[in-house]
Amino acid sequence: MSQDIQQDHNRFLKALDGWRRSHNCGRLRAEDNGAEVCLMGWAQHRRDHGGLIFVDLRDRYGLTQVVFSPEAAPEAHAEAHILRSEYVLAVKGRVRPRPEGMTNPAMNTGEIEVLVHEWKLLGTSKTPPFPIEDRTEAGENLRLQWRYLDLRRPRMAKNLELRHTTARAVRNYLDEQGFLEIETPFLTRSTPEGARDFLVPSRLNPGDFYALPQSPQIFKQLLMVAGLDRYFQIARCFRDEDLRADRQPEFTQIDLEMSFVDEERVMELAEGLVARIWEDVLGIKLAPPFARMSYDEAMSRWGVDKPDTRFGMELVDVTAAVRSSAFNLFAKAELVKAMKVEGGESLSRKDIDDYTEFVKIYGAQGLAWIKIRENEWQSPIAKFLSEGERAAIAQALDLRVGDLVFFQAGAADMVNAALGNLRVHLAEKLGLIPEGQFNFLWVTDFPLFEYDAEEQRYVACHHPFTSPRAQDAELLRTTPERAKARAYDLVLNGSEIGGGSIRNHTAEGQRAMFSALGFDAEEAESRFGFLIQALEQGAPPHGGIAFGLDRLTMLLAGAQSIRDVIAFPKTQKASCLMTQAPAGVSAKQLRELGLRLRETEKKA
RNA sequence: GGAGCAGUAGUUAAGUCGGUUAUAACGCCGGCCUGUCACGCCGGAGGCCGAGGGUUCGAGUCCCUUCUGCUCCGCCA
Repeated sequence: MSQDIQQDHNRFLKALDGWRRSHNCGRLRAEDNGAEVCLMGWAQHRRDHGGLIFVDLRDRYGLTQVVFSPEAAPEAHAEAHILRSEYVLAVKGRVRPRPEGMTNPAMNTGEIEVLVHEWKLLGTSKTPPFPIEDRTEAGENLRLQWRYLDLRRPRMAKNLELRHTTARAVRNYLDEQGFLEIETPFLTRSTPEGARDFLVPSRLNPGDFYALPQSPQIFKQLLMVAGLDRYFQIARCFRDEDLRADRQPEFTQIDLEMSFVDEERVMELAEGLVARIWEDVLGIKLAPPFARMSYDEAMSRWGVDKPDTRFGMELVDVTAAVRSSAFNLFAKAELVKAMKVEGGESLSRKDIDDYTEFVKIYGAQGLAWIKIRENEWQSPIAKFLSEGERAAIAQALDLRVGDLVFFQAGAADMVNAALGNLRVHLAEKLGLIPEGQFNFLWVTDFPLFEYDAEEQRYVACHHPFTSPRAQDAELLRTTPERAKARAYDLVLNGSEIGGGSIRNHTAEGQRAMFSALGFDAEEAESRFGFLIQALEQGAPPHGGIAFGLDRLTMLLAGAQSIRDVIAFPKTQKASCLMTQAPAGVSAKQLRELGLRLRETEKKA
């Protein structure tokens, strides 16, 4: 629509002048018949019959049909011809039942309509860049550019409401459990371990930088030393790493910490919290305790540390069965694993080629397969397998005619990643994942360290404040790779939704950890001296857990992307299409901060 | 840092082997219409085919570069 029409229609704008909403647009029912009401909202659809004009009035609660009739209110009717999509209006009128056979069962308010006797135009609108409806999905770049219009769509508004309900359940539950909600700083110091920090230059201290917190980890531990006992925070966290469908540079954690507890107490509390969320948000009663599995078992059976246990297709280690095979690729491999697809014989050559491409993402060279036919094993590799090897494989996988087996051989990390991810990919393709099921799983006994080949040292799997199991404390000095952590992740349907640990609460334990990470005493002192000091001042045993609120909400809402449960998310390049952030700053601002850009990077 | 997919009217998409004036639906504008509800009917406007370069008699279509969005690998204690 042209600008001219909107400007012309602006002549009709009126002030509220004391008008007050009596109901929202999702509320009126047949029993409200005869009520005098005042509704306000946006014009969703206008159906102008020349005589009667119907308008679906929308707010975040729903739609109500309002009727302008030339007989009932000639003046109101005459002016209603100007109404356009997304105009904002207030109507006063009487609720009446719709005529026989004219009810709309698809609408909550479909049994009634509001016969308007007076109305006001509160706001005009240009024609929206995309329709404000659930059933039409605009491109994501448009939605992000016009985010406030996208959020007008019922599905998006619903997601934000669900997020609110989740946060409310968290606050209520933790309050009842004696937790204090305490804020920790956004402007803090950069810590070398972990993700890349977002840095904030300090004007008052030229050359120095704050870092935005990757998590409130150290502060919440200091709160335990302070004796605050039970802390929680719905905390914004920042990590300057690349984005994914479930990863944003700023995200929200439900972060909590408890004193005088071991793993069991933290997990029990977390189960209660999750159960409360599911009850308040979905009305579903969960039955804790949740299943548990060690990290080693998860990797062995599922190839990933966050298994989706809603379906089978477990991985089977057949390394021993093919150890002396004529097939060199198998015989020489560090690890050979197999995965059976029941009835997979029907997969086409094209399907298998696609899956081969899929596993290459994880560094696989190819994907070996065997179709179990009535009288033969159809496969490019069958000729390499002896009778004994076939028998061993058939038994390990309980093979039947009609099955298909995929194999992956090579370095253990690659084999697990390739088959573990192929398993999920296949299950999605083949429709093997049951709907409406919530499989919670604790994964425990993580390794404390993993070796970083690039840095040539051990790095913490969880974070450097995690405590080793008591029986593994000695291993930190001798064989750190064998030490297990007192850490636990909560996995839901193959997504990690939370993770935590029991921390090192003695300075000695924490020093041993830093030493295993390759920091010398001086380095540990300069980077984490304040924490070590605190641990020397009467620190209680403590531990905690943090849940990703965004990911949790995404799963509760059944959303495909974390962006659908965040009001104003960033794109994959971490920019905001609405505000155009990030953007250049003025020379004056840079001068004040004592910063200078390279010529090629200047924008302003 | 790397791989893949996508970008055509306001929107969503089609566009064959490189060939006339680039289609459709919805939306928008005008007209008609008193029971519609994704109202209906008639008419109309609307295009830098993401951008730049190249090949060609001729490019939405082929090639190169680049930008943007999405998915993934690396990364994310």
